[in-house]
Amino acid sequence: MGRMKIQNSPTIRRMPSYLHKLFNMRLEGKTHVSTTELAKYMNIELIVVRKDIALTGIAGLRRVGYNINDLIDYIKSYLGWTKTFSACLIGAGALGTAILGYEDFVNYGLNIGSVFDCSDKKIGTSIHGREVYDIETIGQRFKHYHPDMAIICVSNTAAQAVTDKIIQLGIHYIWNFANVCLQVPPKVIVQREVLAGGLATLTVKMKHMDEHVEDKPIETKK
Amino acid sequence: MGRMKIQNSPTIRRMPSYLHKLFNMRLEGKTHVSTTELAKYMNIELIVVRKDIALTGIAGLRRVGYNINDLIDYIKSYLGWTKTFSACLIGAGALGTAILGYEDFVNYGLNIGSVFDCSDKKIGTSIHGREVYDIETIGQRFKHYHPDMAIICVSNTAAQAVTDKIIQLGIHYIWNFANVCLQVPPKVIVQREVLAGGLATLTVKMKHMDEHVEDKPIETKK
DNA sequence: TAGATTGTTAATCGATTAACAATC
DNA sequence: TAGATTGTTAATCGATTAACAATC
Repeated sequence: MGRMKIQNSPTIRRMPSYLHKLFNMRLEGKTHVSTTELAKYMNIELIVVRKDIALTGIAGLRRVGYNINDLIDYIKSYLGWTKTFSACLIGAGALGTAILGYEDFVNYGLNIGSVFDCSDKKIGTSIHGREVYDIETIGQRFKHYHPDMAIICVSNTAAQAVTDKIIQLGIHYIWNFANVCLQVPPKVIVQREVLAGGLATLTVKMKHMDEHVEDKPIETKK
Repeated sequence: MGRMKIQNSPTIRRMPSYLHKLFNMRLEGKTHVSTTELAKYMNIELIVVRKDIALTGIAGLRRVGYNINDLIDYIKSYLGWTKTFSACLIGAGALGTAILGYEDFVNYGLNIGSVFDCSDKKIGTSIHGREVYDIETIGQRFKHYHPDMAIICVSNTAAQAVTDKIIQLGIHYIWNFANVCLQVPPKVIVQREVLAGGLATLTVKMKHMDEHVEDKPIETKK
């Protein structure tokens, strides 16, 4: 039967960071990379990188490492980034603007083709080279250009209504930056970003540091 | 010895979402909540919520649920959110502005007390009620107000230099939104947010959906 | 050669899931 | 009572970690 778990795999979340480093190394003219280098860059254990890379199915060269171009292709393939994805961004506030300015998306094959907002101040203006459309016209525009996914950057209060609307228009994949749990039908997949999750991770570490202040320094890697 | 792992615990990352819901319920005048309600809101399995809540150490009332005020306190305590944290935000671009506008931080005890930027266009302006200071003055200002952590929202190219600077000024905790792996001494703890990690999670799900299109619909929860 | 690196297998650990008891 | 809910224990699963073999 069709397994549908893939919850929040840390491996998957690390892949784009490897990719980012590999792009930079390629720009520097390098042709090969070792897991040692990647681990050093990422500040994580060598074996973690080894396992991640192995999952992509690539074969390396002992004593040399992996061919950078090949590794990029294998990671992209693992993530499903072999084709491009089209997206519409809804909500052209500060967060939406930040996402539009995120440079790596081009390398990852994410193409944000349209931007929508409900504010008269925003509609008609241009952000990072993209015109902001009236959200009221979204139905019309989707007839000519139907994106693979929607990126939601509207206020918490507006998020559910916008979501209902775009699902009606046939959107199946949603990347949600609003701080609410969207209620959607089973066929729709939502990836929610919770800003405060990172804060929680950080403060828990702070708490543990405080509590173990009398212990030995810190357990770092060997 | 002082365990220092706590990598990326999904439990910890879910806690702020529970908290967010609990605050809303309290505003609605509710006094108790069941894990059933929380699971429904979060769109996750009941047992996951039960385990998470149990980890906080709170005792519930069978057939009734948990006292909302108590649960808020237990979760806050679990996350180390019993005291407030002071932070400085570095980089007043779109992303920095978005973070300054994130309303829940007040509830979480995060107080962003100062904002720094290097651009003449930004310095002296006010964002969400906070004046933007010249990054060059950060050393001076830290003498009067030394934050617990720094939130880095500068460009990828500027991030490492800014990091070196603030570590020199005594910052030990960094919340990094720039798309680089910061190199820091062992004592410094960095929480990195990788935007593309969420995208990867979403696209992998898309890929699996495509591959299993001929299978039964989707495996949703029972 | 010696050493750096990949490849492979097994052990450990923690999160998720399942099953059922307790009880108001 | 019956049913909703918490509480508890065990099973499963997957990620991390460890150990060592292979080899250029």
